[in-house]
Amino acid sequence: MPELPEIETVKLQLQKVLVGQKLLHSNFSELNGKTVKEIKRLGKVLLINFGPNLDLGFHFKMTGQLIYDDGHKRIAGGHPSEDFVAKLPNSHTREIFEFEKGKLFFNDMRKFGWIEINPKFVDKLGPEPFDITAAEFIKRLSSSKRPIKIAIMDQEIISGVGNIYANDALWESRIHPATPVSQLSVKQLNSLLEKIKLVLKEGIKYGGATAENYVNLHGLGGHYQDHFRTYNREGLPCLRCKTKIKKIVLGGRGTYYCPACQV
DNA sequence: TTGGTTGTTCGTTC
DNA sequence: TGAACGAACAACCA
Repeated sequence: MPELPEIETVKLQLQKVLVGQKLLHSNFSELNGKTVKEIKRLGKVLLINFGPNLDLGFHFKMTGQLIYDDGHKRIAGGHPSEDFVAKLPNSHTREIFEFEKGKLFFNDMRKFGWIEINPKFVDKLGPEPFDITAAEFIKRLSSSKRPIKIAIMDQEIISGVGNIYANDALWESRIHPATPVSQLSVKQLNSLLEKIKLVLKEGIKYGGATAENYVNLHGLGGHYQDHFRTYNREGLPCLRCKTKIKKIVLGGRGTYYCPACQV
Protein backbone atom coordinates (compact mmCIF):
# COMPACT_ATOMS: atom_id res chain seq x y z
CA MET A 1 0.00 0.00 0.00
CA PRO A 2 2.12 2.87 -1.24
CA GLU A 3 1.91 5.98 0.90
CA LEU A 4 3.87 9.24 0.94
CA PRO A 5 7.21 7.65 1.94
CA GLU A 6 6.92 5.03 -0.80
CA ILE A 7 6.15 7.69 -3.41
CA GLU A 8 9.02 9.84 -2.15
CA THR A 9 11.30 6.82 -2.51
CA VAL A 10 10.12 6.25 -6.10
CA LYS A 11 10.67 9.94 -6.82
CA LEU A 12 14.26 9.87 -5.63
CA GLN A 13 14.97 6.70 -7.62
CA LEU A 14 13.40 7.88 -10.88
CA GLN A 15 15.13 11.26 -10.60
CA LYS A 16 18.45 9.50 -11.12
CA VAL A 17 17.47 7.80 -14.37
CA LEU A 18 14.67 9.76 -16.06
CA VAL A 19 15.64 13.43 -15.86
CA GLY A 20 17.02 14.55 -19.23
CA GLN A 21 15.59 11.58 -21.10
CA LYS A 22 13.24 12.03 -24.04
CA LEU A 23 9.94 10.14 -24.06
CA LEU A 24 9.78 8.35 -27.40
CA HIS A 25 6.38 6.69 -27.18
CA SER A 26 3.39 6.41 -24.84
CA ASN A 27 -0.39 6.52 -24.97
CA PHE A 28 -0.19 10.19 -23.90
CA SER A 29 0.56 11.61 -27.35
CA GLU A 30 1.12 15.21 -26.30
CA LEU A 31 4.08 14.06 -24.20
CA ASN A 32 5.83 12.00 -26.85
CA GLY A 33 9.03 13.66 -28.03
CA LYS A 34 9.28 15.75 -24.85
CA THR A 35 12.11 15.56 -22.32
CA VAL A 36 11.73 14.91 -18.59
CA LYS A 37 12.66 18.05 -16.64
CA GLU A 38 12.11 16.84 -13.09
CA ILE A 39 10.30 14.34 -10.88
CA LYS A 40 8.03 15.76 -8.20
CA ARG A 41 5.71 14.50 -5.47
CA LEU A 42 2.61 16.12 -4.02
CA GLY A 43 1.03 14.12 -1.23
CA LYS A 44 0.78 10.59 -2.56
CA VAL A 45 0.86 11.73 -6.21
CA LEU A 46 4.03 11.29 -8.30
CA LEU A 47 4.52 13.86 -11.05
CA ILE A 48 6.87 13.54 -14.02
CA ASN A 49 7.41 17.08 -15.30
CA PHE A 50 7.93 17.71 -19.02
CA GLY A 51 8.11 21.51 -18.87
CA PRO A 52 5.99 24.47 -17.73
CA ASN A 53 2.50 23.34 -16.77
CA LEU A 54 3.00 19.85 -18.18
CA ASP A 55 3.01 17.15 -15.51
CA LEU A 56 2.19 13.49 -15.87
CA GLY A 57 0.59 12.45 -12.59
CA PHE A 58 0.43 8.95 -11.11
CA HIS A 59 -1.72 7.82 -8.18
CA PHE A 60 -0.72 4.36 -6.92
CA LYS A 61 -3.75 3.79 -4.68
CA MET A 62 -3.24 0.36 -3.07
CA THR A 63 -1.37 -1.70 -5.62
CA GLY A 64 0.24 0.69 -8.11
CA GLN A 65 3.91 0.32 -8.93
CA LEU A 66 6.39 1.93 -11.31
CA ILE A 67 9.20 -0.15 -12.71
CA TYR A 68 11.99 1.24 -14.89
CA ASP A 69 13.96 -1.29 -16.92
CA ASP A 70 16.85 -0.34 -19.20
CA GLY A 71 17.61 -3.89 -20.26
CA HIS A 72 20.39 -4.31 -17.70
CA LYS A 73 18.92 -3.28 -14.40
CA ARG A 74 15.63 -2.36 -12.80
CA ILE A 75 14.37 0.31 -10.49
CA ALA A 76 11.08 -0.67 -8.88
CA GLY A 77 8.88 1.22 -6.45
CA GLY A 78 5.37 1.36 -5.10
CA HIS A 79 3.42 -1.70 -4.08
CA PRO A 80 5.99 -4.49 -3.67
CA SER A 81 5.13 -7.77 -5.36
CA GLU A 82 6.66 -10.46 -7.48
CA ASP A 83 6.04 -8.15 -10.44
CA PHE A 84 9.15 -6.25 -9.36
CA VAL A 85 11.21 -9.14 -10.69
CA ALA A 86 8.73 -10.69 -13.14
CA LYS A 87 8.74 -10.52 -16.90
CA LEU A 88 7.45 -7.20 -18.23
CA PRO A 89 4.97 -6.29 -19.46
CA ASN A 90 2.61 -8.71 -17.72
CA SER A 91 -1.08 -9.03 -16.88
CA HIS A 92 -0.83 -6.22 -14.30
CA THR A 93 0.82 -3.73 -16.67
CA ARG A 94 -1.50 -0.79 -17.44
CA GLU A 95 0.79 1.63 -19.28
CA ILE A 96 4.24 1.55 -20.88
CA PHE A 97 6.39 4.63 -21.42
CA GLU A 98 9.28 4.13 -23.83
CA PHE A 99 12.20 6.44 -23.13
CA GLU A 100 15.48 6.70 -25.03
CA LYS A 101 17.39 4.46 -22.67
CA GLY A 102 14.70 2.31 -21.09
CA LYS A 103 11.05 1.60 -20.48
CA LEU A 104 8.83 2.67 -17.60
CA PHE A 105 6.01 0.30 -16.67
CA PHE A 106 3.00 1.25 -14.57
CA ASN A 107 1.54 -1.91 -13.00
CA ASP A 108 -1.62 -1.97 -10.92
CA MET A 109 -3.09 -5.30 -9.91
CA ARG A 110 -6.39 -3.88 -8.59
CA LYS A 111 -6.75 -1.12 -11.20
CA PHE A 112 -7.58 1.56 -8.62
CA GLY A 113 -4.68 3.79 -9.59
CA TRP A 114 -4.78 6.46 -12.26
CA ILE A 115 -2.50 8.32 -14.64
CA GLU A 116 -3.49 11.80 -15.74
CA ILE A 117 -1.89 14.83 -17.37
CA ASN A 118 -2.03 17.84 -15.02
CA PRO A 119 -4.34 16.01 -12.58
CA LYS A 120 -6.90 18.29 -10.97
CA PHE A 121 -6.66 16.14 -7.87
CA VAL A 122 -3.46 17.88 -6.79
CA ASP A 123 -5.17 21.30 -6.85
CA LYS A 124 -7.36 20.22 -3.94
CA LEU A 125 -4.51 18.85 -1.83
CA GLY A 126 -3.71 20.50 1.47
CA PRO A 127 -0.16 21.52 2.44
CA GLU A 128 2.67 18.99 2.69
CA PRO A 129 3.18 17.68 6.25
CA PHE A 130 6.78 18.93 6.19
CA ASP A 131 5.78 22.45 5.08
CA ILE A 132 2.75 23.21 7.23
CA THR A 133 3.14 25.15 10.46
CA ALA A 134 1.42 23.98 13.64
CA ALA A 135 -0.82 27.05 13.58
CA GLU A 136 -1.87 26.36 9.98
CA PHE A 137 -2.44 22.67 10.78
CA ILE A 138 -4.75 23.52 13.68
CA LYS A 139 -6.55 26.18 11.65
CA ARG A 140 -7.24 23.77 8.80
CA LEU A 141 -8.59 21.12 11.19
CA SER A 142 -11.06 23.80 12.38
CA SER A 143 -13.38 22.75 15.17
CA SER A 144 -14.63 19.67 13.37
CA LYS A 145 -16.37 16.95 15.33
CA ARG A 146 -14.91 14.28 13.08
CA PRO A 147 -12.65 11.63 14.59
CA ILE A 148 -9.07 12.93 14.49
CA LYS A 149 -7.86 9.96 12.46
CA ILE A 150 -10.33 10.66 9.67
CA ALA A 151 -9.43 14.37 9.72
CA ILE A 152 -5.69 13.83 9.31
CA MET A 153 -6.30 11.36 6.49
CA ASP A 154 -8.40 14.02 4.69
CA GLN A 155 -6.08 15.00 1.82
CA GLU A 156 -7.64 18.47 1.62
CA ILE A 157 -6.56 19.25 5.19
CA ILE A 158 -3.03 17.87 4.99
CA SER A 159 -1.70 15.84 2.09
CA GLY A 160 0.03 12.50 2.15
CA VAL A 161 -1.11 10.93 5.44
CA GLY A 162 -2.51 7.46 4.82
CA ASN A 163 -3.81 4.72 7.05
CA ILE A 164 -0.51 3.21 8.21
CA TYR A 165 1.11 6.48 9.22
CA ALA A 166 -2.10 7.93 10.69
CA ASN A 167 -2.36 4.97 13.06
CA ASP A 168 1.29 5.19 14.06
CA ALA A 169 1.32 8.99 14.52
CA LEU A 170 -1.71 8.80 16.82
CA TRP A 171 -0.03 6.09 18.86
CA GLU A 172 3.09 8.27 19.19
CA SER A 173 0.91 11.16 20.41
CA ARG A 174 -1.10 8.91 22.76
CA ILE A 175 -4.34 10.10 21.16
CA HIS A 176 -7.31 7.76 20.68
CA PRO A 177 -8.10 7.67 16.92
CA ALA A 178 -11.83 8.25 17.48
CA THR A 179 -11.39 11.43 19.54
CA PRO A 180 -13.37 14.31 18.00
CA VAL A 181 -11.01 17.00 16.73
CA SER A 182 -12.82 19.63 18.82
CA GLN A 183 -11.91 17.78 22.04
CA LEU A 184 -8.18 17.93 21.44
CA SER A 185 -5.97 20.56 23.05
CA VAL A 186 -3.54 22.77 21.14
CA LYS A 187 -0.76 20.89 22.88
CA GLN A 188 -2.07 17.55 21.63
CA LEU A 189 -2.46 18.84 18.07
CA ASN A 190 1.05 20.31 18.11
CA SER A 191 2.34 16.94 19.23
CA LEU A 192 0.34 15.14 16.57
CA LEU A 193 1.83 17.18 13.72
CA GLU A 194 5.32 16.50 15.06
CA LYS A 195 4.59 12.78 15.24
CA ILE A 196 3.11 12.73 11.72
CA LYS A 197 6.39 14.19 10.48
CA LEU A 198 8.35 11.72 12.60
CA VAL A 199 6.68 8.58 11.25
CA LEU A 200 6.73 9.85 7.65
CA LYS A 201 10.43 10.67 7.94
CA GLU A 202 11.06 7.23 9.36
CA GLY A 203 9.07 5.73 6.49
CA ILE A 204 11.23 7.58 3.97
CA LYS A 205 14.36 6.49 5.83
CA TYR A 206 13.34 2.84 5.51
CA GLY A 207 12.25 3.30 1.90
CA GLY A 208 8.56 2.88 2.62
CA ALA A 209 6.59 -0.13 3.67
CA THR A 210 4.30 -2.91 2.76
CA ALA A 211 2.02 -4.84 5.03
CA GLU A 212 2.35 -7.93 2.91
CA ASN A 213 4.91 -10.65 2.87
CA TYR A 214 7.37 -10.53 0.07
CA VAL A 215 10.41 -12.68 -0.25
CA ASN A 216 13.31 -12.99 -2.66
CA LEU A 217 12.85 -9.43 -3.78
CA HIS A 218 16.40 -8.44 -2.89
CA GLY A 219 15.47 -5.64 -0.55
CA LEU A 220 13.05 -3.98 -2.93
CA GLY A 221 10.06 -2.35 -1.35
CA GLY A 222 11.31 -0.84 1.87
CA HIS A 223 11.36 -1.95 5.49
CA TYR A 224 9.10 0.37 7.44
CA GLN A 225 6.79 -2.58 8.05
CA ASP A 226 9.42 -3.83 10.52
CA HIS A 227 8.86 -0.64 12.47
CA PHE A 228 5.06 -0.40 12.61
CA ARG A 229 3.88 0.87 16.01
CA THR A 230 0.27 -0.31 15.68
CA TYR A 231 -0.60 -1.01 12.07
CA ASN A 232 -1.46 -4.68 11.48
CA ARG A 233 -0.52 -5.45 15.11
CA GLU A 234 -3.95 -6.42 16.47
CA GLY A 235 -3.56 -8.55 19.60
CA LEU A 236 0.19 -7.93 19.81
CA PRO A 237 1.64 -6.08 22.83
CA CYS A 238 1.80 -2.28 22.78
CA LEU A 239 5.44 -1.27 22.38
CA ARG A 240 5.08 1.08 25.37
CA CYS A 241 2.89 -0.69 27.91
CA LYS A 242 2.44 -4.29 26.64
CA THR A 243 -1.36 -3.97 26.48
CA LYS A 244 -2.80 -5.78 23.49
CA ILE A 245 -3.32 -3.55 20.44
CA LYS A 246 -7.00 -3.22 19.58
CA LYS A 247 -8.53 -3.00 16.13
CA ILE A 248 -11.68 -1.04 15.31
CA VAL A 249 -13.17 0.31 12.08
CA LEU A 250 -13.23 4.08 11.55
CA GLY A 251 -14.53 5.52 8.32
CA GLY A 252 -14.59 1.99 6.98
CA ARG A 253 -10.84 1.60 7.50
CA GLY A 254 -8.85 -0.63 9.79
CA THR A 255 -7.78 1.36 12.84
CA TYR A 256 -5.26 0.11 15.39
CA TYR A 257 -4.53 1.60 18.80
CA CYS A 258 -3.51 0.81 22.35
CA PRO A 259 -6.61 0.93 24.59
CA ALA A 260 -4.44 1.65 27.64
CA CYS A 261 -2.19 4.51 26.55
CA GLN A 262 -4.22 6.20 23.82
CA VAL A 263 -7.04 8.12 25.46
C1' DT B 1 -17.90 -19.07 -1.07
C1' DT B 2 -17.95 -15.03 1.15
C1' DG B 3 -15.92 -11.19 3.49
C1' DG B 4 -12.03 -8.23 4.36
C1' DT B 5 -8.95 -5.03 2.43
C1' DT B 6 -7.38 -0.27 0.45
C1' DG B 7 -7.86 5.58 -1.18
C1' DT B 8 -10.83 8.25 -3.42
C1' DT B 9 -15.26 9.46 -5.52
C1' DC B 10 -19.86 10.10 -5.37
C1' DG B 11 -24.46 9.93 -3.73
C1' DT B 12 -27.43 10.28 0.32
C1' DT B 13 -28.66 11.87 4.79
C1' DC B 14 -28.89 14.85 8.45
C1' DT C 1 -25.12 25.08 2.91
C1' DG C 2 -22.25 21.88 3.98
C1' DA C 3 -20.55 18.34 7.04
C1' DA C 4 -20.68 13.55 7.73
C1' DC C 5 -21.41 9.09 6.44
C1' DG C 6 -21.40 4.94 3.63
C1' DA C 7 -21.44 2.45 -0.66
C1' DA C 8 -18.90 1.59 -4.72
C1' DC C 9 -14.88 0.51 -7.19
C1' DA C 10 -11.13 -4.24 -8.57
C1' DA C 11 -9.10 -8.14 -7.53
C1' DC C 12 -6.86 -10.96 -4.55
C1' DC C 13 -6.47 -13.83 -0.41
C1' DA C 14 -7.91 -16.19 3.83
